[in-house]
Amino acid sequence: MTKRKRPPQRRGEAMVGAVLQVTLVQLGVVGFERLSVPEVAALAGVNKTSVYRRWPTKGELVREALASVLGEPPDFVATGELRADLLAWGRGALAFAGSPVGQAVFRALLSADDPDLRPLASELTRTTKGPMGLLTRAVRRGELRPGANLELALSTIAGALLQRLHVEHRPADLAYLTQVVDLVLDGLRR
Amino acid sequence: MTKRKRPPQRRGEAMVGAVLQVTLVQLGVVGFERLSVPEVAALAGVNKTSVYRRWPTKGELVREALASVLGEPPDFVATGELRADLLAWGRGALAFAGSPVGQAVFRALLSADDPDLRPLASELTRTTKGPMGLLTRAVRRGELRPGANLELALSTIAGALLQRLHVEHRPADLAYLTQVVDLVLDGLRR
DNA sequence: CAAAAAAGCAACTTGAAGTTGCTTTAGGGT
DNA sequence: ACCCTAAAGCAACTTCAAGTTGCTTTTTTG
Repeated sequence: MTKRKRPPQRRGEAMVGAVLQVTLVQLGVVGFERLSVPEVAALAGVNKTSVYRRWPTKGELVREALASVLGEPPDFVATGELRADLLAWGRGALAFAGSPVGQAVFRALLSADDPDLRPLASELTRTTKGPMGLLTRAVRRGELRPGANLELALSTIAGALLQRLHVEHRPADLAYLTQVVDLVLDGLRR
Repeated sequence: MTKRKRPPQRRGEAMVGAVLQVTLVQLGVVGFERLSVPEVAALAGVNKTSVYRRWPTKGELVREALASVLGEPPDFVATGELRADLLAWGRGALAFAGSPVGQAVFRALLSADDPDLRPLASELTRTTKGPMGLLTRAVRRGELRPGANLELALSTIAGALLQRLHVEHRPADLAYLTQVVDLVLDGLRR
């Protein structure tokens, strides 16, 4: 017969990590507004008092959870062939968008109800603009004409995927990504 | 000295209209989750009891408010010149997206937290696909090649505007719309 | 092993949502 | 003009989740 009346406590970083992870999952499942701090605590196996002590408001908890995972823009290999590189980046972006964390980020930031989260939204935009380097290099190689609106092209690709996933609620697979990239690249080349 | 202790009541359709209108405004301002039925009632100058009697849940109130305004896809004139027609449609779509009602629709439907609202989301998609006729006619005229992926093109245009407005939080004016339409049209024409 | 820090716990406070029973008002029919 | 009924108002109440507090227990560390 074990003597422990309670399960062993998780403290410090262990407790913080558990809570932030549950927060991300919950963000993806129910979104920001419906996220309940007491429920997060329960799911993390932690007393709600401990959570409130560390993060006085829901906004701060969510901000830290999102910040812990943003700012690591998905890396991709640059082969030097523009179309292949864009597809590689797109695959990474889609994988991110489909992951629990990605769901959390998009659900939390799309409507951006909470002013607390605005700064993070721009972080997401920055990530979206990650492969800009690919395009500028393609211009330098002469693969694209100098006047091409690269920023517009990226926004358009990202937007098409967003539309597909979050408005039409249909899956965005590699075939779809390829169609989008080809459409935009063809447009970019006149 | 006026004898009226209370302002005159609004009944029936007048009351319903006032409440639905306030509901739309509030949807645009605070979104679905933060929308408060008692607050809507107060803003509409109506007792909350009356609101609850007519719409037992917030979901039903919002659904009726949105339904009262969706299903009227913004019309546009079709001149027969594809680019001009797409731009005309886009102007209408942007005007809609910028209006209080449009804000309401997007904020309520983008994340689509509430299962009650799912059916309306597809309504929005239908509206998005409104100008499909323009494209099919352009194909028939020979202005576009038969195999062109028209649905993809429309999704991409809509997505680019969505990305601009709701992720980047930057204004989408006529110049931007024109760039997007030209990019996609150029891509569609190979 | 003692002291301090961190987490647990239960009881409490608060505030918004929604409910109820009843009263008052609007407006059509006679 | 009056009455009768349906619709709206009103205030008091219930409920429930969020967040707070004071204190106890556990873990860490020096």
